[in-house]
Amino acid sequence: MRIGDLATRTRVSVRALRYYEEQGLLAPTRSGSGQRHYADAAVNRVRLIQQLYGAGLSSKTIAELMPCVDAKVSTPESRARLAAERDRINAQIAELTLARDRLNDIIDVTSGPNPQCDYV
Amino acid sequence: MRIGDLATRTRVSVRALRYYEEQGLLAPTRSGSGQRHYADAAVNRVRLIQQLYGAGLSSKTIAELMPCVDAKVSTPESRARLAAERDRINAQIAELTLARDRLNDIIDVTSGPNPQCDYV
DNA sequence: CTAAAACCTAACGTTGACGTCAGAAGCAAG
DNA sequence: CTTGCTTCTGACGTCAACGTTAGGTTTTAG
Repeated sequence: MRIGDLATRTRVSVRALRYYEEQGLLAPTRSGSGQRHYADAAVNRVRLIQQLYGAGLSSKTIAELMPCVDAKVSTPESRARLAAERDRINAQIAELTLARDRLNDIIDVTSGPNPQCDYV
Repeated sequence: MRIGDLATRTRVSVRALRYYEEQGLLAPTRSGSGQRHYADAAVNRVRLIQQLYGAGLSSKTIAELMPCVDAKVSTPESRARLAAERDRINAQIAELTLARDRLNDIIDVTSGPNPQCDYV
C-alpha cells in the first residue's frame, strides 16, 4: 500500500510516517519512481511505534528496540534496556496516580460544603 | 527565603522558579533591591506545581487552577476543568499500562527459549 | 573594605515530533 | 491529453519548559 493508505489506516499523518522512516523505525520498499510501498504488517508496526511514543520512549530508543522485535531475539543489553523502560513507565504510572489523587483532593476541597451558604 | 534556598529545598532550578513566576504560578514578594522573597509555603506550592507538570498539565492550565487551590473554592467551570484533567490522567495511565504490558510481551518473546540452542 | 557568591533582567539556544509550505513529478480518470 | 489527486524531497516553523550566556547589582564572608 502507499503512504496515504497507511496514514488513513493508522490515523497517523503522512509526515509522521516519513519521519518514522527518517528515524529508522520503518523501512518501506520503493517503486521505480521512488514512491514508498508498505506491506500490510506496517499497520501493526506503526501502531506499536505510536504506543511506544505514547509511553514516552524516544525515536532513538524505539529504533534500538525494533531489531529485537523483528528478530524476536534480545541481547542482554537490549533486555536491560527494555526492562529499564518498563521500570520508567511503572514509575510514571505511580507519579500520575499520585497527581490524579492530588487533583481529586483539590476537587474535594474546592467543592467544599457549599461556600455560598456559609454564614447565612 | 531567597530563590536559591527555595531551589535547593525543592530541587528545582532557579531558572525554573523564575519561569513559574513568569507564568503566574508563583508570586514572591520583592525586597527593596528587587530580590525575590518566598514564604515557607512556597516549598509545597512548588512541589504541587512540579507534580502537575509531571502529570502533563501545561503552565496555562496550572495557572487557571491555582486560584482555586488558594481560595479553596472552585467555580463550576474550574471544577469541570479539574475533572477533565483527572480523566485525561486516567486515560494516560491506561495507555501507559498497555504499553508496559506490551513491553513485557516483547521481553518475553525476545528472551525466548534460549535461541542459541535452537536446532542444536 | 573587598572579593566571592548569589541575585537581577534580557534575550537567545535547545530538544523532539512532527506541521507546513514550495516546487516538481507520478498516476488514475474522463 | 489534461485535470486533479497523491507523492516526492528539502527545508523552515512550532511549542513548551526550561538551559545558558551576558552584563550588571546586591549580599555575605573574612
